[in-house]
Amino acid sequence: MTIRLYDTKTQALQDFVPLVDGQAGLYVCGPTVQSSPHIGHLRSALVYDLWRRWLVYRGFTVTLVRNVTDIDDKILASASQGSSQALRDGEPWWALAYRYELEFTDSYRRIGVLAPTYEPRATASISEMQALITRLIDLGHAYPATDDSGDVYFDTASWPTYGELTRQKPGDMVAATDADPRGKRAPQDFALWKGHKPDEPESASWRSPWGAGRPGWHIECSAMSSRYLGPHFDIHGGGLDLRFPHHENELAQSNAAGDEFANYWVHNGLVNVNGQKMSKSLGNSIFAADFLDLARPLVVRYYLGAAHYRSTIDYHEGALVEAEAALDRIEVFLTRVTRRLEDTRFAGSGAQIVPADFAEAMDDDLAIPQALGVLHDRVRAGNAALDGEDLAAAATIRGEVIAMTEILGINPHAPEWRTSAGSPADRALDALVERLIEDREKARSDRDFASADRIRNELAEAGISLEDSPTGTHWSIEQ
RNA sequence: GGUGGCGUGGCCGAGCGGUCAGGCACCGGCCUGCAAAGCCGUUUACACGGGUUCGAAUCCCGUCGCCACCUCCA
Repeated sequence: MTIRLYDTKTQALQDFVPLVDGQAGLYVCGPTVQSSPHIGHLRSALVYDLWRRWLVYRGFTVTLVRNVTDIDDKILASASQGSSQALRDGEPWWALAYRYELEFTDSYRRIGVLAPTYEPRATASISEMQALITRLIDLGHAYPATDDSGDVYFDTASWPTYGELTRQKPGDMVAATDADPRGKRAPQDFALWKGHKPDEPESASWRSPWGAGRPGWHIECSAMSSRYLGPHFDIHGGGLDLRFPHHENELAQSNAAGDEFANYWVHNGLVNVNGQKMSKSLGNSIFAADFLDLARPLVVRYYLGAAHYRSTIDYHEGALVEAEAALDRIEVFLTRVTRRLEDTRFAGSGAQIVPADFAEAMDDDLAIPQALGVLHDRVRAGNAALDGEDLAAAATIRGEVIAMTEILGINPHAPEWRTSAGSPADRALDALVERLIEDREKARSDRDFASADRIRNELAEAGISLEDSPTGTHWSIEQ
């Protein structure tokens, strides 16, 4: 049982060999909290949540660090522009960043992404960033800007392997058309430290050996990952769009400073909408809050987690309906089997062990599409066992299905997905519907099918569907 | 110009040389008073053109189309 993962740097599947037996350290680039989370952010967080759950299942003690970039050009820009809402005019950058951070946290929680081991904010590691920059200057890999900006740049020419992560040669790269050469020696040199500008708030400025200023984006992750996971750690993750320049630059600066850095680089695929990347200019971004209005959070989790983590998800209308239908199959089976096994010697949870082929798929670079194939096969077998009254088999399969859904975080009966069940309104509804079901049963036994069907139709119009089964008639609200 | 990825049946989505993916949808059967749910079965595939091989969705070459990144990005 070896877990394999696709390492972006070597462009190959690799056996996961941890630095320390039984432990796995993951650093994942979290969002820049400059606007509300969209479904791409949800997917990214979900992918590493799934990796983590599988590593834990395989016995690893996982340290998952996902940062929050809470100081950045964009955040300052958003804050300085103010907002059309009077209440928020003059909102400081740090309040804006925190407001969005809370939205991210809430969205993650709603789709069942477990809190990381730690979630460091960039602004809390400024001194570590400065220490790293100082090392780079001392080693001749960074230099203060040649103008009086107070910037400090990484000297890409001093680092021969620069570009290795994305296999690009600096000479082949197209220089940004709007690039401001500022005090750089070469266009591809990137800012480690950005000198304070007069129009920026004092609160976004820290003292440094190179003058007041703030950190560049890339240095943040190099500093935070080594602070919490050490200079050499197992896995570095993030969105595919972060490979260049962000991860390339992290790798270069950390290696140049003498840190071994990540052993494996993992990148998740992006979420497109109708074949196009979400972008502000196209106005096609789907925000997490809106998406979660379209379907239950559990369905959103199933949908975003069902595709292989490295593939692009192309969202189109109707996709959530299909996900809901697939998930319902699992949910209906679990409800059905639990009900049937009640008051038998097979009641209770039983052994929760995942089938070997499920584990094999998960070990193989987290092949969730195949793992879901196994899950659905088991559901069918479980339903067949129930049809044949083979309760022993049904109980075994129930344990397997619960084990698989727990690992994927999609067990419909898990406490995190529970809604308002048990409220006074629910009890009242239950009493009324049960009363109507009794009336219908009476009509059916009298062979008064017109009355029976009228009751069923009335309930259907109210959004309540009925299922007749050997264990009686059960009702559920159409989701 | 450079780097990387993709093109599978009505839709989504696995597959990495040989026997089944799976889900959704559709159709037929069983079950049911009729349904629903469930089970069983059927039907549609590998962008195109060559090549390698006993055998190719899978490997090689070429063509076409699509996408991402190349200093804002999950």
